Amino acid sequence: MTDQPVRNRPGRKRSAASRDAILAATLELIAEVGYAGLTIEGIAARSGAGKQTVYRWWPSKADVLLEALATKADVIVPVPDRGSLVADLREFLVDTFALGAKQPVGDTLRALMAQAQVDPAFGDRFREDFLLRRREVLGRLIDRAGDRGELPAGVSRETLIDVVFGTLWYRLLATRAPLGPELADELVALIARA
Amino acid sequence: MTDQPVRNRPGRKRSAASRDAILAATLELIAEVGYAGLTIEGIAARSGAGKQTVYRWWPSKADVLLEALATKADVIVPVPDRGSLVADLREFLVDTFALGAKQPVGDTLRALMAQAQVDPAFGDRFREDFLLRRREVLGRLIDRAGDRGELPAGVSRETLIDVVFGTLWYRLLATRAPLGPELADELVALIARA
Amino acid sequence: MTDQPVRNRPGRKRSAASRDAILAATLELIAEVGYAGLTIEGIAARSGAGKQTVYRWWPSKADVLLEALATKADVIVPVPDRGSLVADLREFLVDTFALGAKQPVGDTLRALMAQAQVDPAFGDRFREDFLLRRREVLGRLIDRAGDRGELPAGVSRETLIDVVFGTLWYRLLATRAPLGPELADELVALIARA
Amino acid sequence: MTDQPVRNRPGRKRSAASRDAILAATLELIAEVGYAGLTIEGIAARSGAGKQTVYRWWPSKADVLLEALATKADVIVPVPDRGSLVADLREFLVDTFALGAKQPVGDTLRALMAQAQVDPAFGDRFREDFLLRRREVLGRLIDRAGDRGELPAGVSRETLIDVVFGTLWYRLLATRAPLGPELADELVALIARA
DNA sequence: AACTAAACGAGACGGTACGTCGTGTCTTTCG
DNA sequence: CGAAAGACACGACGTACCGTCTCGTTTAGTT
Repeated sequence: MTDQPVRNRPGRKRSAASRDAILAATLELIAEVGYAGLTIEGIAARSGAGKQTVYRWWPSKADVLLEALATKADVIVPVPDRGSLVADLREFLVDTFALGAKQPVGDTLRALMAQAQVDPAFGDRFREDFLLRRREVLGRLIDRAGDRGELPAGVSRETLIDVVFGTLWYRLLATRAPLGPELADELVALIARA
Repeated sequence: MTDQPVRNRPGRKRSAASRDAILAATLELIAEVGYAGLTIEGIAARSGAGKQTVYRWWPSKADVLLEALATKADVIVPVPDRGSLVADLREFLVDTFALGAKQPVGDTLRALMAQAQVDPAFGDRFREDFLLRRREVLGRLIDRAGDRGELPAGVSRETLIDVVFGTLWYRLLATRAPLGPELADELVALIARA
Repeated sequence: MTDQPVRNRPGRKRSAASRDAILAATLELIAEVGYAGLTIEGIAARSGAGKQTVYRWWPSKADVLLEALATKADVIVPVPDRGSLVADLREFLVDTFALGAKQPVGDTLRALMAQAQVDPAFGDRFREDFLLRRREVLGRLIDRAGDRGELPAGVSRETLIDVVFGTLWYRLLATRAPLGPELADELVALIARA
Repeated sequence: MTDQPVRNRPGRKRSAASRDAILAATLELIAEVGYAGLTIEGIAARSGAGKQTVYRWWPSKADVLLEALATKADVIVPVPDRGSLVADLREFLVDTFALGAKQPVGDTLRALMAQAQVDPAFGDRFREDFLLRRREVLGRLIDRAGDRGELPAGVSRETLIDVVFGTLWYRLLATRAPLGPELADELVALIARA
C-alpha cells in the first residue's frame, strides 16, 4: 500500500514482524484510548518498535490506522446481481450498515473522516484509498439499474451515490443514530419510488 | 451561551471586551492558519487576553470557534411558507448551500464536525447547539409538507432530514464537490417525485 | 509593625479580625504545607479575607510570616546580669537555642532567611526588624563583659557577635545538627578561654 | 555529577554541547537577572536547548546552577601544609573569603543556600555535593593542627568547623559585611588563642 | 568471507502547545 | 468606604508528543 519495491536493493529488508506489531498495537490502542489519545509515541511503545520505524513507513497516525483498518475489513466486496435495483441496493445497504455498526469499525471511520478534514494531504489519500473505492462498488450497482431503466429521472448517478453515502455518514458522524435495516428500507423506498 | 446568571454575585463582571476580542481573534486566526494551526495559546496572544481567561469561559478551542461562528451567521433563520414542498425545500437548500459554500464558513463547519468526532463532549454540545437547531428548521418545513400530503410514503420525517443534511455534509466532508443550485434541484426532484 | 497610625483619617478602620485571621491562617499553613507551599492566595482563602486585604497591609508573604512569628515569640528578651561572661553567655545561648530548636520556629526562621536572600527589599526589613534586634541583645551582654575585661584580645565586638550567631545559623541552615546545651558550652569555652 | 555512565546503552548519547550551552547560559543569566529572575524557560531559550533537555538532566534550576558553579570554581582545593595552624588557617580563610567576595560567586552561593532551605531534596544534594566537601578540606587542616596539639580544649573538631564556616556564611547571608583578611585574622586569633 | 547498505530498537534532541498555578491589579457588590 | 468576591493580563511551571537525529546492532545482498 505504501510502496512498490520490485527492485533488489541491498540492505536489510522491511520487517514484516514490525509492521504487523505496529498495526496490531494501533488497533488495540484505538479501542483503549480513542483516536485523540492515540499517539505515534504510544504505538511505538506498545508495539516494541522505534518511533523512526513508524515514521519510515507511514506519514501520520491516521495513515497507520487506515492501513490497520484495511487489514481487518477489506474494502472492496463485489456485489452480486440480484436482478433488481430494490434487491441489489437493499443487500448492499444492509451489508454496509452492518459493517459500520460494529463499534470499533464505526469509531475508526469517524476518526479517519475527522482527520481528513484537518489534514488535507491525508484527506486526499483517504478519498483515493477508501471513499472512492466504496463509491465504485455502489456505482456499478447503480449502472446496472440504469441499464434496466430503474433510476429516477432528474437525479444524476453521482448525486444518487452522494445521497446514499451521505445519509450513512451523516448518521455515523452527526446523529449517531443506529444503522439498521429499517434505514435501508427507507432509502430503497425513496430511490426506487422516485 | 455558557451561563444565564440573573445573579447578583459580587466580584468583577465578565469583560465583554475580552470576550469579543477572543472571538474576533479566533475568526482571524482560523482564516490565517486553519483549524489545525489554531491554538488557545495563539488566540490568547492575538486577542491580548490571558490564556486563563479563555479557559475560564470555554472548554476547548472548538467551543470558542463554535461561538465565534454563531456571532457571525445566526443559525436559526425562519423559513417562509411558499405554498409547496418543492418551493419551500428549494429555497431552504439554496440558502443553506450558499452559506456552506462560503469558504471560511465551510472550512469552519468541517473542522467542527471533525472535532465532534474526536472529542465526544464537544460532540454533544455541537449537536445540541448547532446540528439540532438546523434540523428543527428543516423539520418545520417538512411538517408543513406533511400536512399538505406531499411527502413520500415509506420514509419517516427523520430519515428525510437525514437524507437532506447527509447529502449536504457528505459533499462538504467527503467529495468536496461544489454545493450549487443543481444539487438543490436534484434533491427536490428525488423527494418530491417519490 | 507595618504602620503607626496616630491619625484621624476618615473611612472604615482596619479590621483587627481580618489581621488576626490572616496571621493565624499563615501559621496554620506554614505548618501544613511549608514555606514553598505557602501562597498569598492560600492565606486569603484560609482566613476568609480577600487577596487585596493581604496585599494592602503586607508587601509579601514573607512579611506576613515575619509578623505572624512576632506575635508568637517576642524577639526582645532582656538578659539579666549573672555577673560573668561565662554565666551570661551560657544563659543567652541556652535560651536562644531552645527557641530555635522548636520545630515550627526553626523552620520559619530558615524560610525567612532564605527569602531574605532572594528578595533584597525583604532582606532589609528582616535585618532591621529581626536580626539587628537580636544582635543588640547579645551586644549588650558582650559590652558588660568588656567592662569587666573578660573579652579576648584581637577580636572585635562585632566579630564576636558574628561568631556566635554565625554558628547558630550555620547549624540551622547548613548542617541541621541539633542545637543543644553542649554547643553552648563549647562556644562559651572558645570565647572565654581566648 | 548526575550519572556514572560506563554503560553501553543504546540510543543517542547525551549531547555535551547542550550541557555546556545550558551551564553557560545559566551563568550568564544569573549575572543578568539574579536567582529570582532565573527560570528554566529562560535557560532553555538562551542556550538554544529545549526545556525537556534541561528537565531530563537536572531536577531544578538550583541543580543546574550548582553544577554550573562547579564547572567554574572547583570546590576541592588541597591545602598545603604551612607548618602551623595559624599559617594554614589564615591561608585557607583568605583564599575562601576571596572566592566568596567575588560578586557572582557570593550571589550564587547565597541563592543556593536559600534554595536549600525551601527545597529539602535539593538541600540534601547541596550539603552532599558542596558543603560537606568544603568541610572536609577544613577538617583535614584541623586534624593536622590536632596532631600538633594546637587545638583549644573543650571544643570538638566539628564545632570548630561550624564556627569557621558559620561566621563566613553569616556574613554572606545576614550582615553582608565584607569578607576581608581582617576577619581571617580575628578568627585565627580566636581559635589559636583559646 | 569481507564489505556495504539499509532497517531496526533505543533514546536524546529542539520545539510547540498544553492546561494549571500564582502574582498583583482591577472592578463590582455588600454591609 | 472598607472588605469580600472574583475577573483580568501576565508569565512560568512541568508534561506530552511532535518529527528529527544519532547511536550500536542486525540482516541482506554484492563483491
